[in-house]
Amino acid sequence: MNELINIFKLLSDETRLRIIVLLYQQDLCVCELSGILDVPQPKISKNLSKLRDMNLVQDERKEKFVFYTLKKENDVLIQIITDITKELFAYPQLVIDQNRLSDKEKYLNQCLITND
Amino acid sequence: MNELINIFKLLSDETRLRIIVLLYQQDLCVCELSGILDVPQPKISKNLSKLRDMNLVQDERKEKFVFYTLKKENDVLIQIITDITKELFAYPQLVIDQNRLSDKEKYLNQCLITND
DNA sequence: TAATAATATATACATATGCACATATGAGAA
DNA sequence: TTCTCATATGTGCATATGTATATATTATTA
Repeated sequence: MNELINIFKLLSDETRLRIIVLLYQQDLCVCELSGILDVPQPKISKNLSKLRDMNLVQDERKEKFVFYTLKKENDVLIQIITDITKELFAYPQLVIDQNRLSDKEKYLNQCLITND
Repeated sequence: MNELINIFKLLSDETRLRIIVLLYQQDLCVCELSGILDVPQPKISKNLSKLRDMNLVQDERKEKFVFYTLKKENDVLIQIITDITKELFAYPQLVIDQNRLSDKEKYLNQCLITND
């Protein structure tokens, strides 16, 4: 029951919900997530670490970047995200994120550029 | 999106989740909910009023008692509760509540008796 | 080995949330 | 109208949560 409560708690935060909806579709690194969602990197990192603590995502370094994968083992979570994805059109912010996901390379580049 | 976030917030509280799972099955009054869940009446009332504010339940007085009905209009909420109900066995506390629901008359009586 | 870029963590602050307890309200019965 | 019971609300408190900023860590590259 606590697990269930905790899942709802993590879905109660807009940033985390947006992250999960994106990771449901593909693996992404911190930098890409920060760019796509237009959310500061520390905020992304902190939320990802919460998700990691709850064993809902896995991280894997690929050279400079750390990519996060949504684990598919949690049936309730996956079911909920599937339902949301089906009605994505009902959530304008998620539609925007979706569109920006298509341009993820752009945001990866941006991430590199901004550090000049 | 905020609506979605708010639904998750309300599901993040154990008492509210337990209330909703019961109301999903049948209308109940405050007194019955308090007895079945073994939770103090003010706590039940307060949570029900939150649900009412969010337009997720309706209340109707029948003589002394105020009965609450879960509104079925919110697709996401109903979908989630349906999923949970399907896997009820995975959540011992919900199974206990379920069993006590069968004896709801007992708790309604208790409620009356305790006021002697 | 030093520098850099990506990511993680620490801190301080404001706000939200849940809880217990006391008390108020309001409808029905006497 | 008065009493009683069911329900609702208010208050104070402790804790949790989110945010922004600064700083630390780690791996790669020069």
